[in-house]
Amino acid sequence: MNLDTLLRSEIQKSVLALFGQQVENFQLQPTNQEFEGSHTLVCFPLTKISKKNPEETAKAIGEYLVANSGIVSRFNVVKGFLNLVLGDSVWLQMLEAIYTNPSFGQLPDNGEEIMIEYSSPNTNKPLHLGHLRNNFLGWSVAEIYKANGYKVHKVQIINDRGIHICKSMAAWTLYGDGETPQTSGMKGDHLVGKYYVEFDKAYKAQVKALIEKGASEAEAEKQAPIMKLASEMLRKWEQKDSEVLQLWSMMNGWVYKGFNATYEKMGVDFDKLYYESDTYLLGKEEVMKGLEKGVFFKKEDGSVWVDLTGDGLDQKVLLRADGTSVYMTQDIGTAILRFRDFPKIGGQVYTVGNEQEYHFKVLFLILGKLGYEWAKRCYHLSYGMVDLPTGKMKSREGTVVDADDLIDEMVKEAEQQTRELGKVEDLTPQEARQLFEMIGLGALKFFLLKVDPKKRMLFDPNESIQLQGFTGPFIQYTHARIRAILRKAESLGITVAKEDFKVIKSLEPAEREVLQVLQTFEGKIKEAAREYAPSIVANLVYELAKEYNQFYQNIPIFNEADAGKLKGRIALSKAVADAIKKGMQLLGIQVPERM
RNA sequence: GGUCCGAUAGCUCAACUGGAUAGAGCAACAGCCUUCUAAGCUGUAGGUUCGGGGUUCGAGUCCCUGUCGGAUCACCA
Repeated sequence: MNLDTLLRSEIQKSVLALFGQQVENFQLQPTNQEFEGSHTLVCFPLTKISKKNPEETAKAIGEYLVANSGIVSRFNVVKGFLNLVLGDSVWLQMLEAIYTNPSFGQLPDNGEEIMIEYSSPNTNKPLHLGHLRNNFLGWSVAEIYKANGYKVHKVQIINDRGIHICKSMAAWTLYGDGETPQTSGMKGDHLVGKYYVEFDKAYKAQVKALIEKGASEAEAEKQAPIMKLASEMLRKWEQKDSEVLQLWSMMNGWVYKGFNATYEKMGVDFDKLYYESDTYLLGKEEVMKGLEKGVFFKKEDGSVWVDLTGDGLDQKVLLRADGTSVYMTQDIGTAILRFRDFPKIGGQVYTVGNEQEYHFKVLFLILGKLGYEWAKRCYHLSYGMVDLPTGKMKSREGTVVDADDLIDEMVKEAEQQTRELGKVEDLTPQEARQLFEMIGLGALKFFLLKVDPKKRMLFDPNESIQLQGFTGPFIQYTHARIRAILRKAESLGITVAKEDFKVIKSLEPAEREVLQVLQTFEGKIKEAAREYAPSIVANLVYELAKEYNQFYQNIPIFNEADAGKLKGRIALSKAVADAIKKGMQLLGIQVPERM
């Protein structure tokens, strides 16, 4: 039973009985704090049907609902707003329904499948703050879809080939002196990243030197020896030169090991990995097929293009004149391969930054032109960049925030603050360690997920490690407090069964307010999937925790003499703790038993 | 230059898709630990929702226009 749907149908009945017309779309919203009631019907649009002014319309519906619905106990009218007060028995029934439903927050299996891609790093440098937003977002959206009853495939595409990795390879060959993760003690991804930076340094110096000798800029950029070496390696790679391939797979191997360690720390996982080195050839094939079908065309120099001017876009290259593939070619291949691998998926979601909006618009158009009807069920989950207080992150300028460093700092900060508060006395060292990680990572994830994904956001390190207010740790703390209550109830032998709800006579306003938020939980989970927005879940969980804390602070649970009321409060607490746990799980955040 | 996105309290973000006197957190100030965890709670202060027009019972939200940010328009990925 869903309260909103029930109330809506009662309102529909009333309008039909009073004014003789069926209404479908009318606005039912939460009542403002300052007025009595929980639900408010906006009556202005109904005046056309009622032929009365808004106040009279509201009053008539209110009276009818009190007399006939059985769920509305009182009402008041302010201007055209009809504020409804539901009977306590309605709220209690709802609490009972939630409390006795072990899978509250998990909607039934709907038989649909969906694929969600996220992360998709290049293999030439370690993960950074931008990847964190990407991974947390994609992973969370996947969990939200699972909660909506979908079967979900979490995937990533690994950018393991191309000039970028050849740059690291070139620099390592020249300056590496055989350095490995083992000999250097560096994480593999960081080691490879180091040589990417080395490449850039050497390249810039060489270009500068050439220009000083009188070369033009364009010429110098092509002639720089280290760039020539990288290009040579790319060419050899495509020709499957065994020496280059060996170096390539060794260095990529280092990177994967490093990435995996980071993913593990992040609590992010994948069901299947795709590698561009496996998909770009399929992409080429598909482009050639498209060329035969006349979907694409060839220019004089041999390059292959698609003309999207009819769709308001430009012409776009799909194969270079030398026959090698570009980014778009690979993505075409990958998309097709995925639908072959998983024929039952209804669609695919790409979690990729908004600087690639144009790219995905083009990709989906091309797939449509190639005749794949699923093209229109591909969705680019486009999220905004993460800025720093100092401005944009620029890898070339060394202003990137490294993912490993950031996570370590967050955990360290969590540890420090937790120790200062003296919360670790009864914990074993392992338990304490787990708690610090839970809090540090929880703070970070919540900070990145609470903002609407579409929006560009500011990452202020000082604010992200805050543990008070609208933060992950605040919610984790609320959960821990409730668990303490439930442990106490257990030790006192207090249990709540289905029959107990009949004994509860009334509710305090603070309890109703908690229930009012709790009641919207599943609706928000649906909305979060529809909007691809974990922020909706984050906001809801925060509001729930806040509302519960008000209740907690004002009503000492175990002082209650009335056994029914006491049990009601235990049940409410349990329901809130479970919802918090479930909601946070959708964000990838664990909640502690004590903190 | 074309296209797209954004601008809300000092700062970071909300606002149920057109509804009531625009809400939270942080920062500031004032209170609350003898009862379940003060990482909490209560209160005060803080707003011309970038400017200007328009649409209607009603606009932060929709339309037009201007200003300021950002992204994109590569035989890069």
